[in-house]
Amino acid sequence: MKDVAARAGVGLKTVSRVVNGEPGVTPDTERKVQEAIDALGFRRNDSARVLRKGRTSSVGLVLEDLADPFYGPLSRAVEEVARAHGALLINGSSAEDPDREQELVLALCARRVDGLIVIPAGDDHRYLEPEIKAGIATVFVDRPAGGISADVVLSDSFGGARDGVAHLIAHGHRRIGFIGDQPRIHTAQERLRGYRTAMEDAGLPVDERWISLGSTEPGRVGPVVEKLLTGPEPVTALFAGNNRVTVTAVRMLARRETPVALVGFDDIELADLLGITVIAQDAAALGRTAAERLFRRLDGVADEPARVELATRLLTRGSGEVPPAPGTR
Amino acid sequence: MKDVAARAGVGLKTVSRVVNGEPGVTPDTERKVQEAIDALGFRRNDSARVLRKGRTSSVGLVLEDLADPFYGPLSRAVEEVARAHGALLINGSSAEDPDREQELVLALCARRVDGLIVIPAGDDHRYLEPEIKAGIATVFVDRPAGGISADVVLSDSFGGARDGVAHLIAHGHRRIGFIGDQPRIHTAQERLRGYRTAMEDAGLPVDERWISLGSTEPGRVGPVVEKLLTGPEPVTALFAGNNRVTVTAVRMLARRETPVALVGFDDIELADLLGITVIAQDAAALGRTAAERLFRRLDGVADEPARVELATRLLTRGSGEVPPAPGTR
DNA sequence: CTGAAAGCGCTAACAT
DNA sequence: ATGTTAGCGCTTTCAG
Repeated sequence: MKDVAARAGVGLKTVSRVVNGEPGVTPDTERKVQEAIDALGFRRNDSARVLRKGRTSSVGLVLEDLADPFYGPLSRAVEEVARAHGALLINGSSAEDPDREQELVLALCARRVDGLIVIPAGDDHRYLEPEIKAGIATVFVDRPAGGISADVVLSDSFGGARDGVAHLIAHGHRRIGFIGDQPRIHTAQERLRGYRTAMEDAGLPVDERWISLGSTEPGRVGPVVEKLLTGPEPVTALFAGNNRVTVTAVRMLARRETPVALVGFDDIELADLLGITVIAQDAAALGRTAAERLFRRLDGVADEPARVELATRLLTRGSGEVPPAPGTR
Repeated sequence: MKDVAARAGVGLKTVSRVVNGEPGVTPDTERKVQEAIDALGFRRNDSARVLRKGRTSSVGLVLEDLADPFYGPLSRAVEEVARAHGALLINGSSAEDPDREQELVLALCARRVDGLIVIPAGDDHRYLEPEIKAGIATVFVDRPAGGISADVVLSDSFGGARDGVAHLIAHGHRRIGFIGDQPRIHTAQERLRGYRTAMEDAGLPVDERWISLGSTEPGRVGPVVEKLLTGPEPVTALFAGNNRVTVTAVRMLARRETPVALVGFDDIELADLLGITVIAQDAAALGRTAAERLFRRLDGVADEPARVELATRLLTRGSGEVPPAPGTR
């Protein structure tokens, strides 16, 4: 910038004015400066600007895995809101590892992102307290924060799962399996609670062997499905706790001759063609809502941290409307 | 940092040394400094560090749409490589708009990202020349750069499409439709070239009405599929130029009674269950390869810009092995 | 082993 | 309308 000023024969501040489109420069001077800028290929260094202004115009998004089809749309929705506010988005994947989540979050704080959207992997976020106090607005999505009070935007996991299981019950099922994510994950707990509530509301007993929480790897889920469907009293329907579980369940069920009903949490591309009934949550809406809350905070709105819960939708496509196979009831 | 130094009763530089784990500090002094850091909740401000060091330890990735299942894994792969090199990843979606691509790229350059990975939306990247000259390493992925010489990592679109179409021909098809992306997109051109080559190699004539390039919106692709399959001489097979086209084609074909063969470019989740034959490209490998090239450059390797082409794989699952319906041949 | 001074490139505040 | 000065928070350099 100094070079530009020298070349244009003007003061430093005048260049700054031109670069930032500030008023108070004669068209003639502006032209001279512009020429110097072009000749030198000058481009403002935002690092210096950030240091001076104290704002980076960037927000961080820490999620579990950007390769998961659930998070792509979420991230994109956040990006769109950020863009509307002139901010860039720094993404990071925690790989469901609490330590990595913390490492990422703190790295983003060191960069002084203006705000942070976090899909928690861990359940203790007290490490964020000083950062939030220092002015980094933070919104949690998909799962609540642990140990601190902060904005959080969730899908109604409990209600969605309850409705999905009630749907299976309405189609005549009494023995329903539940396969969910790691028990430490909040949504897994909530969905299981929805399952139990639906069963209880219908006056049905729950055999604990029908319930399995853990990794969503096909290597774990596959054998679980197998086990639930064999033995003297197999389940006649399955509730899959998330998209990855659903995919594995569909693969397993496709190989069997006896039809087994299935409802999955999360929608999946092409699920309509495969006739998979799901509880759909709107990942983009989740991201958009969280981002809007974040920027409201950045704009200085300082009300109490709120908990927003987005409704889910039951999409009936066939797999959830299969009645129990004759003789298994 | 000044505050920490004051509180610990040491010099500024000593604090800096402790924060950065540099040698030359007595354990005792280090402890004092550490205490002050904890007490004050100090966190190094990377903005200032960046300004001084001239390196941001961040790379930018400009792609088309993070919500597209093809780009999620690509972005994640880039992130992993970046992480291994201690860098953060700033993502941006161009929405297939050349102006927005440029805007994003320049914004990232102003932030002084160390490097840039770009999936081009436009076909003229001369605007990047001064930036590259100024030291911002750049690698193009998925499509080549226009007007400048730079590293580029591609999938073998031509070969993949040629093999896919040859596969349909091998199963007896002579009238094959091709539905692709916008003609200005390089991969669309290459895949069409593959189609033409396969037809020519088999000595088959190509009716230009079998070919349709344009938006991949279902609203455009749907009617095109419909049109190709009606009339006196309908095509008996379709080659879909990318994942979105394939999805729409599958939806359309599911409604028909006469079987139509289909091979799609790009793999799709659950395509195995639906029996969709595809030419699969490895999005993660694309991202990883590009990122590795980028960091090699950042490490100072300065060889000639190279063009890397990754092989595709034909995954036969049923839809591509359907023979022409009797009487249509 | 430790610290003081200079300066990265920009902008805010205050002259002129 | 334009220029000057100070300083954002850190690292580099060089001196103790």
